[in-house]
Amino acid sequence: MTRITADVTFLRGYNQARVMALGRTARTFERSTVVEATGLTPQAVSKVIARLTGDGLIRPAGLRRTGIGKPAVVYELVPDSRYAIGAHVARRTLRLALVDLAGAVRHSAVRPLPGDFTPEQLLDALTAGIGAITGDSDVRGRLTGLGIGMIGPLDHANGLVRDAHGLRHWHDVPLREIAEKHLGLPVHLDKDVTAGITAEAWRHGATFGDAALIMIESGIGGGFWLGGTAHRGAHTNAGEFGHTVVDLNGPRCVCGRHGCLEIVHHHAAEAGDITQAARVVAVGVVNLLQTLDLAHVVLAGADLLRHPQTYLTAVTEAVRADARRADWLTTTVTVSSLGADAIAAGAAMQVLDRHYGVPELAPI
Amino acid sequence: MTRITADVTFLRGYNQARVMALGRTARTFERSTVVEATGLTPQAVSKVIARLTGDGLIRPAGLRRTGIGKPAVVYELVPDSRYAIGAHVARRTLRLALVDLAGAVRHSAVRPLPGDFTPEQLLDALTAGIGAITGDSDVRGRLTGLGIGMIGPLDHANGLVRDAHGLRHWHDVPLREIAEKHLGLPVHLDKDVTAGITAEAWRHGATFGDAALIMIESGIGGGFWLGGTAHRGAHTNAGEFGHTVVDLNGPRCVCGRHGCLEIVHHHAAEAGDITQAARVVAVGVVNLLQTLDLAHVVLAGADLLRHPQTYLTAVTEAVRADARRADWLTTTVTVSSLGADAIAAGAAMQVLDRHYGVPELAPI
DNA sequence: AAAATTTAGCAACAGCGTTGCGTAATAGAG
DNA sequence: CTCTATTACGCAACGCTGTTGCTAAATTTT
Repeated sequence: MTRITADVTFLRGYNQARVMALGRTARTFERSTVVEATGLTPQAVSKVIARLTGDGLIRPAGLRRTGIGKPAVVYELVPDSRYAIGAHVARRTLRLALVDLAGAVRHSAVRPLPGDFTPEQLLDALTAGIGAITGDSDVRGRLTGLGIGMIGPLDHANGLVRDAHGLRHWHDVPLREIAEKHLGLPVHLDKDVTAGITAEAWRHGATFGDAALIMIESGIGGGFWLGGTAHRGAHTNAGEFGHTVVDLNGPRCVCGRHGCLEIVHHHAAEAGDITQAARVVAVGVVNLLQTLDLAHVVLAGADLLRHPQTYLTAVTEAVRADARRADWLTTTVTVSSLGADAIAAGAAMQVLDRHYGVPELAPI
Repeated sequence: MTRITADVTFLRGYNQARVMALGRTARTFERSTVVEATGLTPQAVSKVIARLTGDGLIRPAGLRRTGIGKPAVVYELVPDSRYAIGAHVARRTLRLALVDLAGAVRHSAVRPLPGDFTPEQLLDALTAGIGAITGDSDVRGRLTGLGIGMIGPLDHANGLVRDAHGLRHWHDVPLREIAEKHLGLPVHLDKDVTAGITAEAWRHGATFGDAALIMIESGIGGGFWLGGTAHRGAHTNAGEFGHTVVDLNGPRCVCGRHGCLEIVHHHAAEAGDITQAARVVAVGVVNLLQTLDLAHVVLAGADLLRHPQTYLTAVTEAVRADARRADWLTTTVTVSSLGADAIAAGAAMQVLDRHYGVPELAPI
């Protein structure tokens, strides 16, 4: 937990982050754009821009002539100035993504993981994968770190894997620490779903409101973006959305309760009725909307990507019909724009966000 | 929305808020306490304390002799230095609470509201109630404003009541604006459940993690405290927790869906089976824990207060048994310490929090 | 009475955004 | 071509924040 005290360095980081977010989402911007977006004075924006230009994070990209008067300097992010690597650790595969400062996935690759793999086997796969994906030695020097998106439960704050579901060798493994030692890179560990929603939020910038990413794979999870930041929960284990009961008299779930969203969905999918499975997910999504009032719902995950349109239709329809919401209560429903790379890319963006996003402040 | 730019005034407000939070929760504190809690230098804390003392918000309250060395000055909040009034607008009653800067409820009173009351009738009741509760003219000059906690849907950001459930005369009523004009006080409008959870968080200060307040009255709602602030959602309408489906094949709810928590609970309660009703709520609470990973669950509401122990037992038991959580995943379950005043008191605290809490920053 | 220890504050400083004002660059009018 | 209006931009001084270096005050111990 990088807690900083509230001194002037916070102001610097905060305002720089706002400009960076603008550059990420708008591709080009000028001083006046930033002034309007931030409420800072033009002079203050000049200083921020000078600092970022000095660091090589942004650069001038021409002039804009509006008519009368001196032309404005147009700036743009320098995508190649910084990189991060994201890793999506699933039960049988390791997916890696090389993401640049602009949030673009420059390379991605999947490699198999041994059945019931050990921490050591994962580290070896990471080393090999990172070596392959950063063939260009120029990238190496600009790497800000590695983000790992993984199934839980895990302790994000301390970089500890508590009890990864269905993996025997993963109990209280200090993955962040051993990976940092093994790879020589700063490592950021988070739940897969939280990484996924970060990717969506990062690409949308300030216009992105409260949102959830619903991940449909062997299990069903939910990642949340609330109040301008990822919601991880009191013990950084939010997201077990699949284990919410939607059918009090339903079948028994592995978690011990009856009628969990996940088991009900699984039964429908097993029976081949994808439409019904999608409807079950849709019920869960509307439950979330009622509870949390979200602006965006993003669908992702391997099982979803097999029938994206079926799920999209079912959820969209349910949101429209069941939520009985007025026209001012709008919620967009989309399939993750990053496809199978969503988790890995989001994990990488979390690393970049640690450096170039809003600095963390201690709570109250 | 009081958005401030990130300049040095933010730092001042932020660090002052941290000291105020400390004074609220610890009752007495000294410079060294603040230094430890905030990470600021002793000299910076001296300046903050000097400012707050100058404003009359805190005052010296003796010395503490530890042994050798100069004794430390002990400070305390001045509870009487500021007040706020909170109003809980329910379907048939208006409950008012006078809350001091320390978060204590100094007076509270209930008065009936006419059936299907109009905005004008509410304003009249507010005027009369505020007059009665602030009999001491000394309080008047120290009033920071009025907070209104009310059923939704409503637009917190713009102070608009959209469509209060079951109230005919409440469609797109700009309540904040007309109340400010009518009462001559700053007014803060929020959903009842959000006000309620604010009360709990305010009294606990920085040690309070992510939490939910479950309000069981004619309907069932949920207020959320996530990441150190109230979660209101994209359209400030989070909290319709009662309208989450827990029984896919359950009875039809007024909202149009089947098997909502609220209707299932209602049926059980109607049948006189409070234990079963409490169990239904418990299922919903565990759903929330799975999804959001909360540190605290607070139970409140008129119907709950008729059988507090039954509900508390059922929810505590379900949290312990059903969530299948490791020992590091602890969640406390309590009944709101403010009883029937919870919503009104929380609405008042929201007003105080606007002045003496953490200043709002624009998102990213 | 002298020394040790802890607390508190004064003064100078660095760094943030702000304010005041001067300078550069362009289009259009005369 | 020249002048003017207009727009963009930066230098310099400033106010305010927390920080640093050092001094003074108050108490207990020796």
